Amino acid sequence: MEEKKETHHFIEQIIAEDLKEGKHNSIITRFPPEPNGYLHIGHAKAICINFGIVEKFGGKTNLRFDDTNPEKESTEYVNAIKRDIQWLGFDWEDREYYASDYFEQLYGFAQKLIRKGLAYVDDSTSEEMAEMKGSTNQAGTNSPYRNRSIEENLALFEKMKNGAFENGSKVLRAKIDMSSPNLLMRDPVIYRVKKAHHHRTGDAWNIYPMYDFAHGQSDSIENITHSLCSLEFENHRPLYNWLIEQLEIYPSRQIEFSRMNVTYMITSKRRLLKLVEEGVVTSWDDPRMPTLSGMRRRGFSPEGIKMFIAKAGVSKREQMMDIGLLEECVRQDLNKTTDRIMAVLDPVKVVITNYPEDKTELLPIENNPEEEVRTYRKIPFGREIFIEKNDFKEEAPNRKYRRLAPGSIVRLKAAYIIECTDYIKDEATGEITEIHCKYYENSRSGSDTSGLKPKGTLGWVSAQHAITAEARIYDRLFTDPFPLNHEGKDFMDFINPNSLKVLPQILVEPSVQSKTAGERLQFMRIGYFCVDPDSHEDKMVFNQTVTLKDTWAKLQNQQKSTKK
RNA sequence: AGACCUAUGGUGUAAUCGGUAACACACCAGUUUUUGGUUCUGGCAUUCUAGGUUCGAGUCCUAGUAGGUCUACCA
Repeated sequence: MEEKKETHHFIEQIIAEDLKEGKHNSIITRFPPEPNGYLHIGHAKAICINFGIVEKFGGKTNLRFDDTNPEKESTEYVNAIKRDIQWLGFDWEDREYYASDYFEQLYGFAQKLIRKGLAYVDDSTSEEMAEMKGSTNQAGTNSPYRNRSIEENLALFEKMKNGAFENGSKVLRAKIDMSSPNLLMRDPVIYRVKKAHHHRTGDAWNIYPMYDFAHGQSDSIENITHSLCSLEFENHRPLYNWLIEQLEIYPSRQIEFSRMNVTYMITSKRRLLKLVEEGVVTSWDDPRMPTLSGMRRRGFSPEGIKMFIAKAGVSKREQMMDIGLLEECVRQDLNKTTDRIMAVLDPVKVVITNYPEDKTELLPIENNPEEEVRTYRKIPFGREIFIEKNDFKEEAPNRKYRRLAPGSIVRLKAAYIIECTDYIKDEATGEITEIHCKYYENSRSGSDTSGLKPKGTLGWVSAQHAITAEARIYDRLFTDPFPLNHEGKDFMDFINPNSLKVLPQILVEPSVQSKTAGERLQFMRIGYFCVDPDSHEDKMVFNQTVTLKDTWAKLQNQQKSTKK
């Protein structure tokens, strides 16, 4: 057996080392979303890293909702987040935790800090505090309230808790160092008065801990061995460690990795919200959104998304991934897993003049040529069929052309070879309205004795049997790969006006009638599609997930651009 | 300007005591194919710069340069 060379990314190397040295017997990681929005591709990376590492090394991953800001958080988001993680295929078993479960303990931690003389109640306004903070190259100044006695601090803090003070009137601050070069160490606020209804604790609390006094402490309470987060928290690490040390609690270790950025995508909650609110997209699960719910509705598979994230890797460099790789990963998965079906997006009628008028055949066709053991279904064929308009030209454009033209022959997939004998053109519009062909009766797929060798194969549907459906063709939401990187311009200036094209009247083979919302298919020679939940009995709706690669179209475009 | 972090093809990631720069995507040229899909083959890099140590440097040392993050009672 040849040994597979397995490389570990830098976090896995740290963990492997810790395990080897016996620093930990097993590891615990956590995914800590704030329930104030929907999960997107960037969260998917964090989920894959935290759960993936445990799959590799053994251990556990906790799901913990970081719900310390009641004004923005809700149970609705909690449920959406849980659904998305499950959809990706990860299981936190019974370890569903909430920072709000620890409010009592956190309060005790704060009292401990006060008793150690390491925290104080500050009456300054936020403006005053900002002023006293100093700046990157100027030390801050101590608050006039910095030297309150431990007893006074304890009493005031309790009063804050009991609701004696109004929002914004007092905060609890850690007493660290107002001249630290790290601004986060300049006596950070760790508790604020906030009289708000919490989605889990209701009105029990009038004060809530800040991120820095909740996140690390929750990690510690849960015995998280490795707390993996994104690069933006690097500057928080000294504070994370300081608090753990002063509180004398379990020393979780924070390790940062870079966030996932993808070309033509944005992931900031604020900006995504703007897209929804201004009606650029229909909803958070609009198939053009980078949210997991959007990608799911688009037809992206969890396997495809996970493959993409695995290929992106883990490092500390700012990563800007090509959206083309995401699409390619989805194609790779869908190529193996989806059934091929016949569909015509832009139909033109073909009459097979030498085929009997009242005849209908049921022809066998493979479901997926990638299957190890092939399975087949039957599709109806008749004298009148539809093909793509684009598959017929009045004159073959060049020698490489393989489709239908007067006098040329093509194979109809799983059916017969046909030859174009004539066509009808609307002289007013220049549009081809009907094509006449003859078929070779002895050329039927599987029993072809004609000896003919057509260069191309076309998709088709039977005019008599096809179902009319709607297709939604999606393109990238932005016209620029980096909509955020243009000085003086807003990302809204780069919205792609053609990101959605609705085709209300496509034709599909009758077998798709049985497909239900969420099912993925390949429209042969066109792309991957997914049944949208908007589908109903009278009309099915298909979302285009991604097109098939189209080297012919690429060649055509190249020729066009070189001619210019 | 201060602190912290990062620097390897167009993009992303490897190269584990210093020993032929590897893989994927993209791109280019072919191959196969009853999907112009899939498959398969080949092509594609002075490792940010300048010095230094060494038989040998992507890796070690020194000095630069470029980029990212940080001055919310958000997370």
